[in-house]
Amino acid sequence: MTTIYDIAKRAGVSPTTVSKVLNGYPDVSLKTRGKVQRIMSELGYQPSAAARSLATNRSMTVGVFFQDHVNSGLRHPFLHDVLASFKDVVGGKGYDLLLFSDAERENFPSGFEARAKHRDVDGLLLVGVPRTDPGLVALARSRIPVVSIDLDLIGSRASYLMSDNLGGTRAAMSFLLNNGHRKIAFIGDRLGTKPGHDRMLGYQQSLQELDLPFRSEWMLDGDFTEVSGYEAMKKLLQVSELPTAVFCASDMMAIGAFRALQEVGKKPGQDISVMGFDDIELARYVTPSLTTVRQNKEEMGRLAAFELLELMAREDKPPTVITVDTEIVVRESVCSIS
Amino acid sequence: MTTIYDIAKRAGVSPTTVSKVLNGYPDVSLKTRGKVQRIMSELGYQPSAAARSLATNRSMTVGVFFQDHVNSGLRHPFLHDVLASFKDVVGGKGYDLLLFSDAERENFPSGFEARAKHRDVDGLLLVGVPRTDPGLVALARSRIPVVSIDLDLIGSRASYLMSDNLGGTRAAMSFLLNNGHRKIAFIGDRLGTKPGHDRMLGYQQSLQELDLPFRSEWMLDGDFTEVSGYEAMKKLLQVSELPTAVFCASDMMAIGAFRALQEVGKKPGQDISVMGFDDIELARYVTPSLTTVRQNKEEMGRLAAFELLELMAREDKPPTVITVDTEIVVRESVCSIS
DNA sequence: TGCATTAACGAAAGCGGTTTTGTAATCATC
DNA sequence: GATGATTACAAAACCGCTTTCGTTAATGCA
Repeated sequence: MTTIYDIAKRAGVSPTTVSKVLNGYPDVSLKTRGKVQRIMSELGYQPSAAARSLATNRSMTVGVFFQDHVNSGLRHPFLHDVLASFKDVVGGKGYDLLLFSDAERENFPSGFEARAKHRDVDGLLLVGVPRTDPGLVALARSRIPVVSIDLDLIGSRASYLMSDNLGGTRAAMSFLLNNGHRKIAFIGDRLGTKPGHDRMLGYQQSLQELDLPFRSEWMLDGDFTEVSGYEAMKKLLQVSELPTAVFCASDMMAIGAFRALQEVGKKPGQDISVMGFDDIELARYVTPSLTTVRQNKEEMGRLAAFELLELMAREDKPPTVITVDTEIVVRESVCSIS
Repeated sequence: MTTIYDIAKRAGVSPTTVSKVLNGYPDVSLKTRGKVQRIMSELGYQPSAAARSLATNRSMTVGVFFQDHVNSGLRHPFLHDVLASFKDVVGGKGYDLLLFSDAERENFPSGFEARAKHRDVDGLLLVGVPRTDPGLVALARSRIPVVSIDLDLIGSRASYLMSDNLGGTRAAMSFLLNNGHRKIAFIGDRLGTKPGHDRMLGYQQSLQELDLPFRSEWMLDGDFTEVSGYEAMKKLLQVSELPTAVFCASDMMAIGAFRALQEVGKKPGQDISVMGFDDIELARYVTPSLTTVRQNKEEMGRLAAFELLELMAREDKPPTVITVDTEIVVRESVCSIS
């Protein structure tokens, strides 16, 4: 490895000076600076990030805890997209991402805070992390800048971001009503996620405000996956009076509901309307294509990145909760009824 | 930050000893070891990865260059899955992943090798990297262990891994023949990727060996995306004699082909059979569901991980090319004809 | 009892940078 | 031309951990 000392010797200056050109300090003459830079590129010099971290206590990396696998329904296709746009923004500022593995090894640091400190990350992004994780409280108290997505973690330097689940759901309910639907069932979330909770709230509020009938058999729940949507719909089909539309808290559950309907010879989008939430890639491709509430994934990633950059930049940046607008995407799975 | 010195002072031993218990050296008495460990956990001590990297020249991270966006057709849904299973395996060995951002900033190291050295990664995974990247040659020559996926990069310590594209394609062709298809068109890859090339090879070889008719108008190409498949199929529909089946080098192109067919009132899977490659999640959900050649994503990730772990462990591990078996998934988009 | 081993621990020199402080030389100012 | 301010550079301590090489004390053996 070629070090700062090698450069210094070749250039006939001190390591200090080399370091200074590396960091753009002003007190280096133009001539010296040029010479040093030339030698650096001649030797293909690369500063060691580890050494720099050690000295500065900054690593230019942001750590990411990304729980996939779990609940592959909501998570999988969706969160990767927000991560991608997040990466683009922070990457533009020179940060690389450290993707923490979720394999817990004995004798290895465990818990968000410990692992973040271990790796000296400058900030943290939490994505797909369950609300129940015991490490969250410690993290909220810590001085580590963190932004979480779809998880209502607020702390001394912890902001969070999620779609306007309440508003999106209410818009969806109005949309259904405008299409003549008054008997609307709901397939929600038994996992206790914050987005799931808000969507349920939106459903209930809408029922009240729009003066729609409430029936407890019309409230089912699942875990965001296709099969849970399938099963919920199965159960729904048993009740004495059927709704004309069902609103699902995730697209995957809506797709599962499709299947349950088709199995009993009913056509989704004609016999019973189905609406989803998320607008995953699949939504356009299923038959009938899925009318749904779109979460703006790219925007979420971008905003999360900006927020985290600010938290990292200013010690006193107050934590925020950020809400991202949703949008109704009209396709074929909701029909108008008289 | 609490350091090894703080622990040492509290325990009444030298920093050396603390370091030794940290690393499991044998020359520490049971009593001392226990005491030190207790104090560590009392103080919530976390060793600094940066300091350790600096001292040992190992970082316990593997770097990942992941080009998404580009060619979102093949890439997107597919490669994330292999990355996930890769992460699980290396994570189990204590490695975290460093996801390099592809935003090139001026004044920042560029090129695979430079960035890898900058971050002191112990190994590298290349995924979705175009064959034409100028940094590849340097990387192949370097001493950095690297495994690439779907990219035929071989070097002093560089192995690569890809599906059995040739075999998979040939199996697909036989499958089509067994279903009575002799007039088979091909939508391939104009990008020059290695998998694309092998699939085309498989097509041509099969034509010869199975004694099937070759027509140059039956060879189209695209870039793995849906729209390119759509356009290729459009073009194909113009030719004087239509094939009875078309084999596409990616599922997304097959889905694009569906659309082109439907636009002219033809039913994919009935009027013209369509077969894809990859078995992305979508394949099961489109109508008709897509008969395709499955790439075993989880297996690819796992094998890539094992290979990289070996390359990192042994200086003299010879580079290998690994081939992962494919499998035909029969669904509805191919029909039997007389 | 004397000697060679072995077990347990510590001193100190790195690893490759950054940063504070200092100093010599140049410059502007009156 | 003496004084103070600037400019350009360097010495050296430090960041937190590893590792080599000693050293001392305890142990084994004859």
